[in-house]
Amino acid sequence: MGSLTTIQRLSEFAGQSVELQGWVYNTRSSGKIGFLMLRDGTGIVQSVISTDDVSGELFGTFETLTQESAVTVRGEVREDKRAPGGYELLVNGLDVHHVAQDYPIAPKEHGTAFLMDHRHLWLRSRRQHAIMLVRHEVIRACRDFLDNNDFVLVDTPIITPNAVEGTTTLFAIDYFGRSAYLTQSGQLYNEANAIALKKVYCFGPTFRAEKSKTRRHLTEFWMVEPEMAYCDLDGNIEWAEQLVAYIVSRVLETRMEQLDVLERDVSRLEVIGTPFPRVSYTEAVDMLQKAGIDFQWGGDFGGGDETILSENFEQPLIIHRFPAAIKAFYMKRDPDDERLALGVDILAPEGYGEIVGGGQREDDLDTLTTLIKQNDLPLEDYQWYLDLRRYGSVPHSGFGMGIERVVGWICGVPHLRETIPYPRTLTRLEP
RNA sequence: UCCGGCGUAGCUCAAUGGUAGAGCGGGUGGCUGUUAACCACUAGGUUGGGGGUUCGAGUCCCUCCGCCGGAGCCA
Repeated sequence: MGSLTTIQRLSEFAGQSVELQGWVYNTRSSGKIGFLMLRDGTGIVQSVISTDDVSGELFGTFETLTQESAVTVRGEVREDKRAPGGYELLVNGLDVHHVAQDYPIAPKEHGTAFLMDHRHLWLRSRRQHAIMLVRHEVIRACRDFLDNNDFVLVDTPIITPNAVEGTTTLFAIDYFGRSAYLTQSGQLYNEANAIALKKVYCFGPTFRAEKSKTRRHLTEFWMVEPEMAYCDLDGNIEWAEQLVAYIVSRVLETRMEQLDVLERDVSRLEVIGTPFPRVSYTEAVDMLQKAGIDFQWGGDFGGGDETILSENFEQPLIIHRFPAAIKAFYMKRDPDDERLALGVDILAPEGYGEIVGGGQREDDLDTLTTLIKQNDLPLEDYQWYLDLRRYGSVPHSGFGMGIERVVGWICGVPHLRETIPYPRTLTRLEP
């Protein structure tokens, strides 16, 4: 009998007998010759069943197969131009483990609502399979980049006692009779961890109870958040752009096949490299006004504004030094202009929006105490956070990068819900 | 929360206010190289719910529900 292998390794077995374990993606038949598109989770291969080569009994078995039935197939691997992918399997053995009844997703176009209701099955499709592989590579690239640069993974809690920036966008939970929230960022803990371990990152799910109903929003999404002690805004920006560039190069290196399935224009990714263009918030406002947009200094950019700004560049666009009033209280003021905060956003090209947000943190005890009071936040809840400014305070910076937005940009998919296995949105909790 | 769009067979969609249809999927049969194969036959409907106008409503009006994506907010 042939070696047990997977479809992704099939080209190594040309001319040899192999055994594949998988599911029926589709079948076609001309009466005396049958084509079984076999899916095994690693790829899809055309398997040919000809009555010239196999018994009538085996052909009869083939004819009972339905979409997504579970089968083990044995046969000889052959290079053939007529086969999608260039290789096919000449079948001489077929075991049926389970015959699927009325698989809901037909080989045709479906609406997104229907597909999302069947997300647990939709993931088997070629396109979703490709997106999940790119997502895996993006996550692996994040970890490799940070690990190889001496960052330490230090997990931050998902259940938190207090609101970082108010409670309106937080999911409240009952914690044995006390109120608690699902985290919207690991950042405050990250700051403590950075003072303890120099360069750290956390990587986990994040929750936002925003009533956003757009293609760019999920209520549960994954974020990687590096934080560095002894690091200013410029150092922070360099880490962020290097991380983004590394992720793109890794996906291009390892997932060309999947980008091809997604029909992604990879030339838009191949040009990505550091340094990324940098503009200040004030310069960005000028750019918008010159483009004829009625935008006043001091406002925050909307989705449309971001698209207009990023369309001027083929690289991700770094925007830095925002009005302090529109940024979080913990952001350090610009010593050269007190109206500004040392924050940074990175906008992905092609209108995919903000993929990175971060900045240098306020490290002065008195200033931070004042800011907490000015924002009407409960000072007592922030005592541990203020301790970081009492004991060995140093300049430190960090940023968060949204995994789904990066995956969406790299894959070229218009909607974030396809970039996470089981999306949670304002109206979707199942499956 | 506001604005706009949509809701017809399992799915994707048709149907001037006048007999509710097609393709895919399912079933049956045919076909020896198919590429979401093809051909023939076949089963499958409370047109999202309720109310109204009309001789007559899938179609027009009101209302409720659900979904979609845009604003706000954000990664």
